[in-house]
Amino acid sequence: MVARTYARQAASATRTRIFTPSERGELSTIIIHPRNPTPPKSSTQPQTPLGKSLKADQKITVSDALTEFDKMLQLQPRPPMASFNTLLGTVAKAKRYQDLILMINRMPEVNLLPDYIGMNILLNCYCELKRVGLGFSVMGGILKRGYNPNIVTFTALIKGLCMEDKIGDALGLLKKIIRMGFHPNVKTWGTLVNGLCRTGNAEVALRLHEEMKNGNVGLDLRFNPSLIYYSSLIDGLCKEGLVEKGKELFLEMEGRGISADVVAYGALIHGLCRMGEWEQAKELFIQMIDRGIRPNVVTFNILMDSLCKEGKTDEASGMLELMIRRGEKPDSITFNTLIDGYCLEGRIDDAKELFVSMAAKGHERDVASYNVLINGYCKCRKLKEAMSLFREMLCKGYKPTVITFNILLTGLFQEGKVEDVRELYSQMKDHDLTPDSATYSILLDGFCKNDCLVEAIELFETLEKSGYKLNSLNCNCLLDGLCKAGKLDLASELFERFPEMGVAPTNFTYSIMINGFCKDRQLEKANNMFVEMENKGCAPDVATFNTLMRGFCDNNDAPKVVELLQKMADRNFLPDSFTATIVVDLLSKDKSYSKYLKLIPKFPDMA
DNA sequence: ATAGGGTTAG
Repeated sequence: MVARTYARQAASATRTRIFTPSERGELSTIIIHPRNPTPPKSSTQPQTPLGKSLKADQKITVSDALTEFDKMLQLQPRPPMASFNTLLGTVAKAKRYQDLILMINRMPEVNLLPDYIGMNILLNCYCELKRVGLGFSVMGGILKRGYNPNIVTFTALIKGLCMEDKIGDALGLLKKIIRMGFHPNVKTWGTLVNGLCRTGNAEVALRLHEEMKNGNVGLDLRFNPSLIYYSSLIDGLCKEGLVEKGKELFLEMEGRGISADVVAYGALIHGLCRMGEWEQAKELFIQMIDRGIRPNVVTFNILMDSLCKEGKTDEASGMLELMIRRGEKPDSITFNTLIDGYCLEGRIDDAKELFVSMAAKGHERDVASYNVLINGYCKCRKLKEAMSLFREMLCKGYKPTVITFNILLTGLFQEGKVEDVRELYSQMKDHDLTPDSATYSILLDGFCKNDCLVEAIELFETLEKSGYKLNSLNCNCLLDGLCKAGKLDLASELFERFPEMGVAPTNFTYSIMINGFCKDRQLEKANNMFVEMENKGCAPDVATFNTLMRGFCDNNDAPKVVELLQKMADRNFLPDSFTATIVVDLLSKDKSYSKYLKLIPKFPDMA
């Protein structure tokens, strides 16, 4: 009740603005309201569950669970299996999957086998670790032991398949189990929707949602979406730029009587911020407070990150003070976001200062703090500082990640230090790190751009032979390198092999080829590529148009440029600054070209 | 007793 009153005051007085520094003072007096008093934590530890069945609502820490599990394994008579399962569940919820596997492996040593619940926990653990194959073997074990997989088992497997980008398999499995008579529940649908959204298939998720709403899935189930289900979908839609759809879903959800929480608001606010819709984001933020929903550290992190991306790091920094005054504890993400903001503004000294002071203020740094600052040094071409920071993190016992290496490799390539790249790359295995697809893209791109085309080709071939599944970005890097080196024959050869490599050419792939052919004065082939991509259902975007028009412009084919401009206008494409440059070039080439001026189409929203 | 959601670094 008290919170609501404060919230209403906050909302009515904050109607103005939230995000600029001048308004910060005003805001701080408005939004800061006392935390709801929380009763001091009871100092009594939870009763140990020895011998007794654990209560579900009993909160125990992971380390307690681990020691308790050890004790229980030795106990005679044996505690009920449900107690073991609770401890396994605690460790699984904390995402301590390696510990979980160790726990389960120790059970047979005392002649105890996990029951089907324990096996479901293990199966889910493998799925979380992106080892869906092992997940399926656990299901084999479930069957072998005479248990039956249930909808929980299948939901975990669907998640596992989605995590490995096997959306088709996930949908296939779902269809299969429905045919077998299993009933997907709201968690199954939520998992699928989330999996679809995470793999860039939010539109598929939305279509699925519409069909479910209309009862077209051929199930006799009542479609009963939850807050979490809607949050996943809203977030997924927003992440793909479909913020309008996100807003619709938000309203639809509330229309069903499901009230948004801090998470649902966060997802939508983030989406609006990303689109630069600050007014609407602000409105939602106020609405949220108005309804008594307290913004948490994540909400603040979203707002601060958005401010940083807009180049308003000082304002983001003001938000940090605001959240501290509100009693909301910033976390390492808060600080890393700010440090990155300073780096983005080129204020590397401010970044370093915050990096130093966060530790002094008792906020622990993590690997990401180092990654952000190392990246900042690389971006302002201070490789020496970046490398010394890297050495510092190693000395202090921080374990570098693949991202650390990717940042440094990018920085080294940018400075043309190919020898250092080779050295650093070879160090990755010493740190037990496996290069990821981004690493390979960096290497392929870097070798190409540093006159080591042969090395790029060799790496590509090694990867192919090793069974590593190259993605379209990897292929595009080499493709671009081949084109830029004038090896159009080799590029074409690689392009033709995309299908057999199981790689779908993207818009970017076609642009690379079009650009390559244009620069090689093979305008007809460039144009054929353009036609081919349209036929293949890969819609050209403004960048593709620009690439082809630049080619025709450089080859003094004004009519063709005008034709393409017309095509753009017909499709309601907005020209960008590159388009403008092409038009200017076209008109300035020759007096006679000015006759094309009147032929240049009117674009929507253009003066 | 088991399964699903939103934030940061390339």
